[in-house]
Amino acid sequence: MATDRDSVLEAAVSVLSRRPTAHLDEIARAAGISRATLHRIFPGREALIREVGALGLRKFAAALDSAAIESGDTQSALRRLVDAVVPDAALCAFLAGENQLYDDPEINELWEIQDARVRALFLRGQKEGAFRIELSAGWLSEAFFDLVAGVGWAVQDGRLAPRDGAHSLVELFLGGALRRPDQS
Amino acid sequence: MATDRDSVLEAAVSVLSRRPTAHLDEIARAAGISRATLHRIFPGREALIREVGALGLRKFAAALDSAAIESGDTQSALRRLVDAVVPDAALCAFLAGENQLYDDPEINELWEIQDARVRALFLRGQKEGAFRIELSAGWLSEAFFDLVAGVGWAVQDGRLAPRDGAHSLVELFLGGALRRPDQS
DNA sequence: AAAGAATGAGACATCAACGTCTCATCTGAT
DNA sequence: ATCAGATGAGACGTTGATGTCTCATTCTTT
Repeated sequence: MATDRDSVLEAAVSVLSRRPTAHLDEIARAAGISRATLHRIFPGREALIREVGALGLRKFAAALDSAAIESGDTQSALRRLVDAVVPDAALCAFLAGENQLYDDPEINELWEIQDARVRALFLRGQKEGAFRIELSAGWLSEAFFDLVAGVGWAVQDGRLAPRDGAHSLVELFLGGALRRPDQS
Repeated sequence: MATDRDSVLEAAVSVLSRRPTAHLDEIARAAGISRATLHRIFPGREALIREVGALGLRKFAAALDSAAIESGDTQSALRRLVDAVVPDAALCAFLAGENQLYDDPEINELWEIQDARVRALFLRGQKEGAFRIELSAGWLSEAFFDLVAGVGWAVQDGRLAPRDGAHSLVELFLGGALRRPDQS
C-alpha cells in the first residue's frame, strides 16, 4: 500500500523536477497507472504536490539522520551527508524549484527544521575550525542545497554521471575550483 | 520604447523567478500597467516568457563580454565575471528554473553559445593550472551557474544581502568551504 | 469457477486563465 | 481648446486542465 503510493510519488518526482507544470496525464503515464487511479490515490493535483514535497523532506531528514551530522568531525559528517543525499538529489531539485510548497505551514516547518540542522552543522564546523568563517553558515547551507539540486538536475538530464555526483559535489563544495599548488 | 519593454520585462522577472506560474494579472500589476497594455506589448504569455529568457541571455552574454573572460588570467576573469553577473542574478535564476525555455531552438542555441564560453574559460584555466583538473569543466560550469542562480534567489528572498552576493559566490566557488590552516 | 475488488478507458461538467474586444478616461502635442 | 494616441477597466468567448462519473475489463481471493 504505502510502497505503491511511494512508487507513484517517485515517478511524479522524475517528471515534476524537470517540468513543474506537467499535466496529470503525464505523471500518471510516468507512474504506469491511469489518471483515474492517480485520482483515487491522491485527491487532486495540490495534494500530490504536497505529498511529493513531504516525501522529499522525509528523505532529506532521513539522510541527515543516517549521516549522523550531529556527531563526529564536521568534514567527515558533511561527506557522509553528501553520500546519503545524492541518491535523492532529484527530490532536492524538486524542493528547490517548487517554492510554492513553502506556503504550506506544515511543509515549511519541516523544512525549517532540516535547514536548521544543516546550518548547525556548518556553524559547528566553523567553531571547530574546519569550515571558513568568512562565509556565513546560512550561505554555506544555502549554497550546499543549491549544489545538491544542481547535481539532481545534471544527473537527470544526463549531463553528469550518477556515479560522479557525490564526488563532484564534495570536491567542489569543500575544496573549491581553485587548484592549490602549495597544497600537494 | 525599448526601455519601456525592458522595464516590463524586469518587473516580470521579479515575479516569475519566484513563481514561474504567476498569472498575467500579477505580472501586469508588478509592472504597473494593466493586463490590456501587457497584451499590447507582448502577444501572449508564451511570447513574454520567451522575451524574458532572451533578455536574460542577452544580459548574461553582455556580462561575459564586459568581463572579457577570454583574456587575462583565468582566476581574475572569473572574478570579473562574478561581479558582472551578480547584479542580474535574478535573471539567471529565472533561466535556471524555466527549463521549458530550452524547447525553443533560438533560445537554446543562444544558451549553448554562452555556456560554451563559460566551459572554455574553465578549460583554459585548467590548462593554465589555475583550476583543478579533477572536476570536469562541464561540471564547474554547471555548478557555477547553479550558485549564481542560488545567489539570485537568496537575494530576492532577503536571505542574502545584495552587497554580499558577489563575495560569497566567489569565495565559496573558488576557495571552497574548507578552512586551510596551512594557507594563511 | 465465481464473487469481489481494483483498474483502465472514456465521457462529462466545471473552472480558471487566457486572448480579444469595446468603451471611457487620460495624456500630450499642436 | 482640440484632437490623436495611449491606457485602464471590464465584459466576453475560448481553451485546456482538472475533478467526477460510469462502465467494461482484469486481477485477486476463496
